[in-house]
Amino acid sequence: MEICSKKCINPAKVKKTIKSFPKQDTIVGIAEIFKALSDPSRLKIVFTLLYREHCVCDIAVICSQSESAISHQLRILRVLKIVKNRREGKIVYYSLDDEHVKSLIQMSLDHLNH
Amino acid sequence: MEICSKKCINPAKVKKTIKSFPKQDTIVGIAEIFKALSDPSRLKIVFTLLYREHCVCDIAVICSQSESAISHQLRILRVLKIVKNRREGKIVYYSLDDEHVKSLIQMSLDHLNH
DNA sequence: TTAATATATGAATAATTGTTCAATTGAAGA
DNA sequence: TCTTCAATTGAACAATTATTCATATATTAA
Repeated sequence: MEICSKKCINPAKVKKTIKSFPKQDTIVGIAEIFKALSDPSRLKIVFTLLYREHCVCDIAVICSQSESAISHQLRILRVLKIVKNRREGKIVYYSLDDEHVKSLIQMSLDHLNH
Repeated sequence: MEICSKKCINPAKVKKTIKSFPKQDTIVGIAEIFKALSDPSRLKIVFTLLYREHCVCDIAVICSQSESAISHQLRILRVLKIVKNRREGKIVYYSLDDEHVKSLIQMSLDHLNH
C-alpha cells in the first residue's frame, strides 16, 4: 500500500495511517468472518447454537428453513471455523467452534443498544 | 417463534433453545452491523479510521478508491452508527462512532488467528 | 443386499449489492 | 454573484449470493 498520485489533504496523517495498515489478506479474512455472520438466516443458526449443540434436522425446525438450505449455510460457517460438527450414527450435531464467536455476538448486541 | 409441524429429533432441547431466542428484529439488527463490516472495501475504511479521523478525500487516497465510492460506503457506515462525521468548512472529517467497533475488529482478529 | 433416514451437494434461478458516471449540493474566496 | 473545491446523491450495470429442487452420500436396521 503506497500513497497514490491523487491529491491528498493531510499527507502526514495519511502516511501514519497507511503505516499501521494490516495486510490485505487480513482485511479480506476478517471481512469473510463478518460476511458469514451478516446473513440473518445464518446468524439465526449461530444463535441456535449459542448455548448447546443441535442436529441439522432440529436446526431446520428452529430456523424454519429447509434442511438443504441449512446444510448449505452450515458448510459456509464450517469452512470459516465458526461451527464444528460431530457425527453420531446417522445424525450430525453442530456446535460453535470457539468462544470468540459468542464474544462477537455479545459485542454486537452492545453496539446495537447504542 | 414456535415449533413447526416438521419432524423434530430432540424436542426438549429444541424448546429450550427457542425459549432463549432473541427477537427477529435483534437478529436482523446484528446482521446489519456485520454486513456493514463484511465488505473488504468498507472494512478498509473502518481500519483507516481505527486510530484517527480522516477527511473523505484522504480516505479515498488511503483506500485507493474513488471519492464517490467512499462516500456511498460512508453513508452505510454512518446510518449504522459505525462512523460519525464533523464538517470543517468544505472538508468533512470521519471517525469511528464508538469503541465497540474497535473491540469487534480486535475479536475478529483473534478469531482469524484461530 | 435392500430400504429407510439424515445430511450433503450441484445446478439454476431470483434477489441483493458494490462501483461507476453524471449531476448536485454546500461552503469559501475572488 | 461567480467560481472552485469537497462531498453527496441517483441511476444503471455487473457481480455476488441465498434458496430451491433434484440427486447423491453415509449410516443403520431389516
